[in-house]
Amino acid sequence: MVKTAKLSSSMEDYLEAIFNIVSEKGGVRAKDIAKYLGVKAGSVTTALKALAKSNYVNYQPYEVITLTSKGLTEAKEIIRKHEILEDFFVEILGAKPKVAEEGACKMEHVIPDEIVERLISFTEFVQACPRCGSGWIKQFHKKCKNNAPIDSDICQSCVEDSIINLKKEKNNMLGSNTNISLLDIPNGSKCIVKKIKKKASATKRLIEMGVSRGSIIEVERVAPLGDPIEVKVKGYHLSIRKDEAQHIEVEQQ
Amino acid sequence: MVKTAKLSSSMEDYLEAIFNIVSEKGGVRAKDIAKYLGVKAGSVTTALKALAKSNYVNYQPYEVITLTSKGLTEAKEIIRKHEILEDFFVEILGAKPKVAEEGACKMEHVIPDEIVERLISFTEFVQACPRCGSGWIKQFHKKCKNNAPIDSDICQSCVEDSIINLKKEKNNMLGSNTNISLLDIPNGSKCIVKKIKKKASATKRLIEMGVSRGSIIEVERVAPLGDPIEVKVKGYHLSIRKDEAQHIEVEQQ
DNA sequence: TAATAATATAAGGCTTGTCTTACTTTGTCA
DNA sequence: TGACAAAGTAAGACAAGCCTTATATTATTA
Repeated sequence: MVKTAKLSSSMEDYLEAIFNIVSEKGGVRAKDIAKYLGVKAGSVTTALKALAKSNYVNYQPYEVITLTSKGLTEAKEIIRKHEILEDFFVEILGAKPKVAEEGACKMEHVIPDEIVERLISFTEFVQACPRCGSGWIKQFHKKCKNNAPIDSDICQSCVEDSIINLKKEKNNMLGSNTNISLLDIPNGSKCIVKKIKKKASATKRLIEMGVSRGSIIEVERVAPLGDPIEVKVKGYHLSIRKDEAQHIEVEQQ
Repeated sequence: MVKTAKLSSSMEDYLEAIFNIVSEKGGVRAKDIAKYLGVKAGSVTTALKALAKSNYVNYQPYEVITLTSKGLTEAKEIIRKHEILEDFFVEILGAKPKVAEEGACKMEHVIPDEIVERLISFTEFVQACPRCGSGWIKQFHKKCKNNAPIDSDICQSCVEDSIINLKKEKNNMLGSNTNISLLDIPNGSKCIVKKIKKKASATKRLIEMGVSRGSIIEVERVAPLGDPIEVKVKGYHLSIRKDEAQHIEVEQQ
């Protein structure tokens, strides 16, 4: 019924700002948005009215400002793009955090969805493929730093490093390793999915998202009692219950 | 003296259009630009006047339209970004050509310079690092296509493929291979720089650009008598004289 | 030289995104 | 409670960017 034109970059920025401010302090006032984006209060009202018209925010004059479910979805999508770009720039390309942040801010508004998904997969692949291991990308960064060619020294260690990784992976494939689950992964670190054992609702959801052997899961926060745990996977932030996480067999990175 | 504000996306598109049309048919008319960009003739005149004012194009009413050297430099820079993005999307991420083209068109206007350079280096690294070889990226594409995990089969071949590459590279490092130069590379294919033997003017230029062992050179066109040859390196299109190309030792990919 | 094609110009419209100013509402505290 | 400060809003102005249309000018060529 309501045809929704694509949001302008600026409107996307407003949504992103609202989401981030709410995440941080539990609510937003127009003033906060103005400060966050570096604009005047009047501009915020205009933007909010526009966003309310297309049903992205709940906005009534002098009332509490919240995102609608449509707005929430959109905001998360934008932030996801931002994070994916920033991660790729920093972790894979080895760019300086500031440049990565600025670049992501601009590019998040124009990157096509298909490229986002590919970028995710690729980043995962680099981090999970046994041929790379952890040393490979470091070598690239080293090369960048020194503006160095891929010289004999580096390649020598490349050979050894890679062979070790590959042998390890070979053993893993034979199932000889001790099994650890997602529950064993400490806060803030990443792991690679080895097996999803039980088709419980959350794990089902994961499978539908394309999470499988080789996917990367980053544990973001473990609640006081260890339930639920919050993870980032494929660029999405998710909650997984303890009894479900137990059935996700992983390998720590 | 003349402070030049950053061009808008639209103006960059005009420059790009002019360059591409001139490349293709040796000259431009306002009409061609209008057709190329899908706008009306009036818009073109306005844009040309604006570009002439900032000294990007030579424009006099009813006269021949050309890029100034400033405009040429800028146009090449934009096209370089476009190509780099498109190449990365297609060759590394394995995106569909159409999506890659569209994405590059939008992103070329906002990607920071540092990210462009990193992307170039990374693409080269992937294509040159012996740990990857030619099979690695294919594996990623296969995974994407099947939406498959990195399963045992793939990993098995990964192991073998990688070890073969690494051994080959080891031999290369020992200098046991027969030497081939840039001249031996057929039109349209890529090679990896092994050594730049003589510091002639063109090779010097290459070295200043950061081309060294491990860099990728793509041979684009060989003139009838084999001189000069046109190559693409680090995203730049260059001409190299035959007697200079001879001193660039490479390995075919 | 008259018709036609190409180009140029002027005028104007639309959108986006911002700001300012004047005003309203709300919160606080004496 | 009432007055003052802080926060929020409405309305209008403004500028930039980019396009179109209608009309005028110039070039081309039959």
